[in-house]
Amino acid sequence: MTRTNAKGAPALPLNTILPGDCIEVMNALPEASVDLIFADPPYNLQLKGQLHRPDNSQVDAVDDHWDQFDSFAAYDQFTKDWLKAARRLLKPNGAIWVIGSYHNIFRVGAALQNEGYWILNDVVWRKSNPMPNFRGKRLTNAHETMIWASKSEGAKYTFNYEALKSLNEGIQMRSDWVLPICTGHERLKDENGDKAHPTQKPESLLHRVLVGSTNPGDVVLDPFFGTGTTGAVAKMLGREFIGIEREEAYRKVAEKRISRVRKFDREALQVSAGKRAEPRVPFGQLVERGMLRPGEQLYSMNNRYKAKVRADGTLVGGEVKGSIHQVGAALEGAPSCNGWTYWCFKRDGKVVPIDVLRQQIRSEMRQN
Amino acid sequence: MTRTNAKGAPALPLNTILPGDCIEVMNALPEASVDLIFADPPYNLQLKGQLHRPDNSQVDAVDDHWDQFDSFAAYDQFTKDWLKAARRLLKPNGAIWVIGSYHNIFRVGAALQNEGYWILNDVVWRKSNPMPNFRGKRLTNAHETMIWASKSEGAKYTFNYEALKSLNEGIQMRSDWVLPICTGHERLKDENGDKAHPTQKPESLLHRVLVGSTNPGDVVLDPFFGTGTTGAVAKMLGREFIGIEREEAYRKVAEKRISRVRKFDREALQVSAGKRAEPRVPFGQLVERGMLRPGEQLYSMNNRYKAKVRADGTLVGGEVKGSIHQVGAALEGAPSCNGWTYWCFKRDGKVVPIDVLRQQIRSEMRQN
DNA sequence: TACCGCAGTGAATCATGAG
DNA sequence: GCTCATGATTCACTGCGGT
Repeated sequence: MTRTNAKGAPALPLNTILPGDCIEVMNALPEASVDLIFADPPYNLQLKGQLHRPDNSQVDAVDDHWDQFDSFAAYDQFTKDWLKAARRLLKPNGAIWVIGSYHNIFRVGAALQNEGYWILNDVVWRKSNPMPNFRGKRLTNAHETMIWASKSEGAKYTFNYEALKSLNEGIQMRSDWVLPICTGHERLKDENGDKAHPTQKPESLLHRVLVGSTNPGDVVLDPFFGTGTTGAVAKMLGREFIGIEREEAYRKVAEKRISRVRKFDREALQVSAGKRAEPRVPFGQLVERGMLRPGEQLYSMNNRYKAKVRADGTLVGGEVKGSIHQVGAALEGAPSCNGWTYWCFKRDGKVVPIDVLRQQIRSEMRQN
Repeated sequence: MTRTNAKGAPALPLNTILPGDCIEVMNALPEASVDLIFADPPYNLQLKGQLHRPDNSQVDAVDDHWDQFDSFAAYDQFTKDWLKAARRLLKPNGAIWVIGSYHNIFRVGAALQNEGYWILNDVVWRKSNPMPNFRGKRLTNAHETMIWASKSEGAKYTFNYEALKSLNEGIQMRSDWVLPICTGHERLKDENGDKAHPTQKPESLLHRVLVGSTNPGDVVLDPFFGTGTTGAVAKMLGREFIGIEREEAYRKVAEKRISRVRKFDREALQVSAGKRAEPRVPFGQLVERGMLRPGEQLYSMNNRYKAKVRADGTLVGGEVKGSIHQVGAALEGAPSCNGWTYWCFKRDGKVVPIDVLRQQIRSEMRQN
């Protein structure tokens, strides 16, 4: 499946795994075409011998302080390069997630900031079943760190607040996520029965990332695709994916894995939406429609203030005139006020919030 | 109290708070004289406007002059300078702890590595009672990150493995620590009754750091002393401290605080930990972890109603959407409903209550 | 005394669409 | 680009005063 964007730019190779070096492959894709990037880059230590210095000379084996510094410099260059290529691919309101451990995450985080990304949260994946520290020389390494960042400061990134709140039993989702590591049937094995990839991430982690920061139909890119957890979960959740992976063995495992995944029901993909998604209803419409009469009294929630409805949908309360929000804020001496939940009217002796009338109009709108 | 080291170098001003800029003060102290450094440097928060809670009260933000930097470059230079001065002071087998948030910790971590420190662990302080995200635009910022590093690779740092294991009910201490923020009587107030310092750290945090990585009699330096949590806990635990603090107001509060501390107070206060309540398991976690599939049917205990699972851990049953509890209550016309015991799923033709899955997760959690 | 409700608060990069 | 009006948004815990 491919797609051409509005400008007729090169088509996007959706739901495929592209072979090759991720920086070169990303640079060949059309800019501003991707909604989310999830990246699990290699650690510093694993790159020894594969890395090149900024001047392209080979990095020697690391056995003293200066080589250590060279290794850091090379890793920084590599990080900067792929983050730059990734940022070019992101739509203006796109975002990125990067996961790492203390070996590399500090360098990655600093590079993200240097490249102009804007950090939204750092998220700790707290492993419920980590590998213990056998030698008792350090603390059990029981977590990894993810960084969530928008393409730039002020961007309107996607955040499904209500959906994550639902996932967390009605309480705001925190920056520390307790999830088990990938084991059992989920852990992919090669033909010898060994684990197919050393750092396969659990699908539960990607589930939370994708539910929280993408919408169905969004394009999700993973430049270090590995065995394709990002692709598998994206497919389940009705998102499009693009994977990039250098190693053929991983690509093959991932292809097979993803082909077996079934997408969830359309209805199951619907997620709790916040009130921000609801259409705006001007207060004046309640008056126009006769739900409230001009001259009718409104009462504040705390019953301390009264105000009178005027024919143009404004209120008069004491000395103050203006919208339901302005009058409420002025009377309470508050910086702002949600008039919809602040004001009530009386019907048959009962006090009813005016928001009930707004809900009525909205439900009529939905039936059209 | 002062002490002269073996080489007859200048005496160390033990158990005092030195005024002035921490870099200059550190450079005037004798090299290789300190066992541990705990540093809580400025975080370089970049706050824009004011933030109000939903009840319209205003959040008292950290906008102090000492936290202002002109640019990342300026912050990096500052970080490099104080880390270099600190490293000179450390004994060869000394170590450092630095605490920060996503605003600064990545830059600090990278600078630590660049200066030749060797990271031993990153440790997450998971706050049991963090400030929520009031606008629903991000995840609750519920943790801070500490980096624990030795002076150099291969150094024989102090690690009291058994002591920390005891603190953790006989289980190996992990890299994530759940501790409450500093409130109540422990939180120091000024003469107006306002908080004396905007970012006072809890003593429980320092207790764990010092028990784990120092021995009695060790010298602990804190270059950003603030109101002296490091000094207070060091004194309780029989460690020597050196504080450096620029602001006179903080120094005065710290002096008074520490003068009241008596060694071993802590021991007397050590009470056996209360029994743990059963951990809360959000229903959404069953979905994330693939124990239930989005789109899957659930059946009510009495087999009268069905509902479908959604990707965010909510249910749809007929016209009703919401949590397992809400949908159950609505369908039964009851004021409330325990969804865990009300809903069942089918596996291999058998009907199983979803509570079985919750028990499964809890038993995994207990095996940590 | 015990219990209950209300007010206060904590390292925060915390809005968005119409005109 | 800009300004302005609309209106969405919180968890855990402490301390105090009233019953």
